[in-house]
Amino acid sequence: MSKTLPYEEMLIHEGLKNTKHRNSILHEIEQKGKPLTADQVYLALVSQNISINLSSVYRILNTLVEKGLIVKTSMAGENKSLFEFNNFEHKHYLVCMNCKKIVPVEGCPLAEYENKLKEETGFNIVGHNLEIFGYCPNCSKL
Amino acid sequence: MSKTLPYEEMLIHEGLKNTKHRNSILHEIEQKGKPLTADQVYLALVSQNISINLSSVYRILNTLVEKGLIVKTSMAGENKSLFEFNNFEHKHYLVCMNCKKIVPVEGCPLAEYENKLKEETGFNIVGHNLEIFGYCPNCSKL
DNA sequence: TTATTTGCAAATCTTTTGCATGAGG
DNA sequence: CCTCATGCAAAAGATTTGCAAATAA
Repeated sequence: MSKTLPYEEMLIHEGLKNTKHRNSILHEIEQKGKPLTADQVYLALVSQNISINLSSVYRILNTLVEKGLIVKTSMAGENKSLFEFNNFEHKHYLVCMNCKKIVPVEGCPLAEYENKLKEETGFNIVGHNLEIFGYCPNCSKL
Repeated sequence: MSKTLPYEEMLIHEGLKNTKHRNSILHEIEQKGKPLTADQVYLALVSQNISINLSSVYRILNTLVEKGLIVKTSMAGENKSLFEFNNFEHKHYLVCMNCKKIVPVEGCPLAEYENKLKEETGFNIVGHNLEIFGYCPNCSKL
């Protein structure tokens, strides 16, 4: 396989080999546009008739996190990791406590707050995670 | 054991029996004042010569979460749960990316933002998790 | 006494790792 | 070719569960 795959540039730039599996995983994660578990990625590939092993999914996800191409997060109270495409946009998510739906929201209210904290605490603040939860319109009706 | 233990009221109010272990765990979590893993709670009790089983710690923590006496959270990219006392204060944490120190900060900049989101999305917003990370004064020096 | 709680061991779930094979540059 | 990537099976870490024994009310 030495055709130009869609993520070839990104991978080579990070010193990684341009493999079909890495391309599939990057594509899956970018295209879904929200955080996915390793298992969800794995099942998505399998359902596209891509033959891959779950441990390879984990290995690839970890490699891509190390290289900064994707970002690892997790959800309150859940004990599994989530992975999302790193498009360098600053995004947050609304999470439905009932159906677990995840909805991205634009914008972030925290810029000045972080400056304030930096002064107050001496921390060199690099970033934050914000997850807002409640009930989506559908589940609110119950 | 039928003496008045410090958390007797809370427990009985929730329909739970007032056991020594539940008291010890509530005390440990309240007194530490920040999120702890199940294992940290377990080890803290053991080091106080309290004989308890790790699975009991998990069971008790889950029970207390169900009753709302403590709150279950987790930290970005980590795959273990954290538990903190529910004092109904609204608090957030600064987390050092190097030494993993957790520092509570007072105040929250998100009240009006949530109202705005409620209108924009139709979500019935119940709460949020905010975790701010960076490098603490000590680790910044490196 | 009776229902609830706990200890213990085993099961489950998520994630990681060792090693041999296979594919990319 | 030579290195890096992947499959497979087994290991490791976190959490849950079944069941019998202990304890609170």
